[in-house]
Amino acid sequence: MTSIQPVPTLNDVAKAAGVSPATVSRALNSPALVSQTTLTRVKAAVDELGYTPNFGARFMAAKRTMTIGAIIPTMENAIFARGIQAFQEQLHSLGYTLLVSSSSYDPDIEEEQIRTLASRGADGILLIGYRRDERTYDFLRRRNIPFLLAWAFAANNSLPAVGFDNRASMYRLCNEVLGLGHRKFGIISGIVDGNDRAANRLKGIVERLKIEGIDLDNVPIIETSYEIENGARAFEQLMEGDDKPTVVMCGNDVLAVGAIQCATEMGLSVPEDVSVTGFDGIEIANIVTPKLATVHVPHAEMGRRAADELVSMVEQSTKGTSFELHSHVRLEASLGHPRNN
Amino acid sequence: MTSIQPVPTLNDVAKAAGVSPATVSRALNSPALVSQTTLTRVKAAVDELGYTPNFGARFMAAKRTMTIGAIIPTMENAIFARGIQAFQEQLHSLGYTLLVSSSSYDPDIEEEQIRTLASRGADGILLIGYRRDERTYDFLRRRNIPFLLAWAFAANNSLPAVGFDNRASMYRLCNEVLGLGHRKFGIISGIVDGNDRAANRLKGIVERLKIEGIDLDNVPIIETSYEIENGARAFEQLMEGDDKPTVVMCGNDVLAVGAIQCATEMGLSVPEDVSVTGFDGIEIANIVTPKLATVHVPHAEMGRRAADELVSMVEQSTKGTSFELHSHVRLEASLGHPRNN
DNA sequence: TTGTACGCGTTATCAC
DNA sequence: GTGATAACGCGTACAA
Repeated sequence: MTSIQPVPTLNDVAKAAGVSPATVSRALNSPALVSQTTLTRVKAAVDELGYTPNFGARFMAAKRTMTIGAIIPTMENAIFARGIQAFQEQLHSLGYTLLVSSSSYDPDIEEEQIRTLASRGADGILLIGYRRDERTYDFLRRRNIPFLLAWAFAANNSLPAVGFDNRASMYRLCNEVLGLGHRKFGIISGIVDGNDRAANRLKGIVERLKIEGIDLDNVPIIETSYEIENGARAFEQLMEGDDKPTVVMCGNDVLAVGAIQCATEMGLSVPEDVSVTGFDGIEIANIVTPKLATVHVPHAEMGRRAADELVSMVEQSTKGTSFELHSHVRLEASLGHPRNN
Repeated sequence: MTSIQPVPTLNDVAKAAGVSPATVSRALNSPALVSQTTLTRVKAAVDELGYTPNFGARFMAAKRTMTIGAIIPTMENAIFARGIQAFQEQLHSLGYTLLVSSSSYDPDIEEEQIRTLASRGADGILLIGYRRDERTYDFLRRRNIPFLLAWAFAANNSLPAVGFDNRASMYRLCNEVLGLGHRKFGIISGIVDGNDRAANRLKGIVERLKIEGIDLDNVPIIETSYEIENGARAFEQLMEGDDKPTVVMCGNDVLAVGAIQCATEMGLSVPEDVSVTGFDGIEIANIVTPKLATVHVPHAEMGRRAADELVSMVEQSTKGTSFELHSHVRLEASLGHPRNN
């Protein structure tokens, strides 16, 4: 029969198995140090009682939690979904548990969540992008909590990161756009403030346009947060004036899909009347009609590598090695030649 | 200057503030019981040292964690994203932290994760759907951990749930399809085993067709997991035979989008050659061309209500009240009359 | 309003 | 191979 006690402890298991608590602990954590017979008896008692180790107590005694934390800007759209899923699966296979939370792109919330994860004894933390208050990094260093950045990579920055070069990627895409003959640009960027990925993507375009000698004062740039509806509204605004762009480059796929939808509603055809480009290579890029020309990012690989690297930082106490993944410009039907008019 | 000690404790704060540890604890947890002057001194010391309460210790002493756990089948596609995001935001505003993990639709992994959450002292747990081993429910009850089910609602089941009636919703959609004159059906269902939502959606169609007197032996049903690519392959298979369906009803939007894409590739036009329907009302339903006829589910509201209900179960120690949300059939261009041939 | 002292469940360091 | 025992950091009676 089951005992009356609702939550069995190590002690209860010990009594049931007729051994000392220490032995139970060993049987669970280093089975090699325990004889076969006691091992089976302990296991039986554990099952019998439905024992689960108390995490808080374990944390206090052992200082390790086998937990990795991750803070992403949002769970709602798909930008981070695939990467985080891969991250979590890889962690799982390494014996770690993932705690995810989302900051809604708010630095203050992010910092609060970092503290929460620290309190909970996260052995390591994954963060998105570089830009955040130095104080936040200081906190992590003081606490000796290994952290790894993802979704970005900057060769000139020494913080450990697994990601891709947002600026260079967008630069390459812009190259293709120019190659098709476009000279009248419209840009829909994500909010740049506090978001180095968005900032660098924008920079990639701007730099390339400068080199081309295009007057940036005549290039309308709208900043808005990553929602389909916002992409649509921004697109509408861009197409209002007299001197309409022949191509609208967007900071990510979500904005671009909004732009394409708006174009359709306005009776404009893509790419005949106007070309649209995105960034990320998430699923909707393939679903929208026409298919979206975008920069494809190896999300799953990034998640897996991040897991491997972060765990090795935790286990070997190493400083962490940065790793650059390569993005890939994907030309699709949403990008065509400008109409000669 | 900062102290040498890497991780400050309550004791350190107490010393810095010149008070006892108990007073610091009170200042943090029930400020009302502490004088203004000491309160400010304690706060100053906390900031100075960058103190964060040790979660494990707090858990052991207080038995509460202000943490809610949620286990969802997958993070990768958008089915759960919006609901969970709303759930988490609502929890946050109630002062709780959310721990999410995904089970990859595997009951064993789910059970393991429930135990993990229990170990970590989750005050309450959110699970998706009804169907799981009774042993799992026993475990939760023995541990006195309040749990709430979501994404499903069955009037005849006493487990607390916040969701919608998957069977009835699909039944209503099927009604509309029949009303347009369709009599040749193809069905692409999610994996039914261990997934009551998928099973009930299928049941909704089957029941309605039976009433209509349609011979179910002639209705091809393909079961496959929720991925776009799988929807496409299943669709291809359905359209292979001589006696092609005039409508393909899918177990969710992801499968349906795959079906539509496949139709396009096969040179079939939707809905002229074949109609397609989905379920969930996630974003891609609006992005695909033609727009997907589907059952729209109030995900955000479900998430918010689930948070409210679960927290009240935790705080008032109530049994939990079930709540049915209403889904809404949305007719869109992917569903039309069957071609008379 | 504040301080003292105990216990929460586990791991790790010793002995045996 | 196994058993005592001392931490770990916090909340909370209880006392002052």
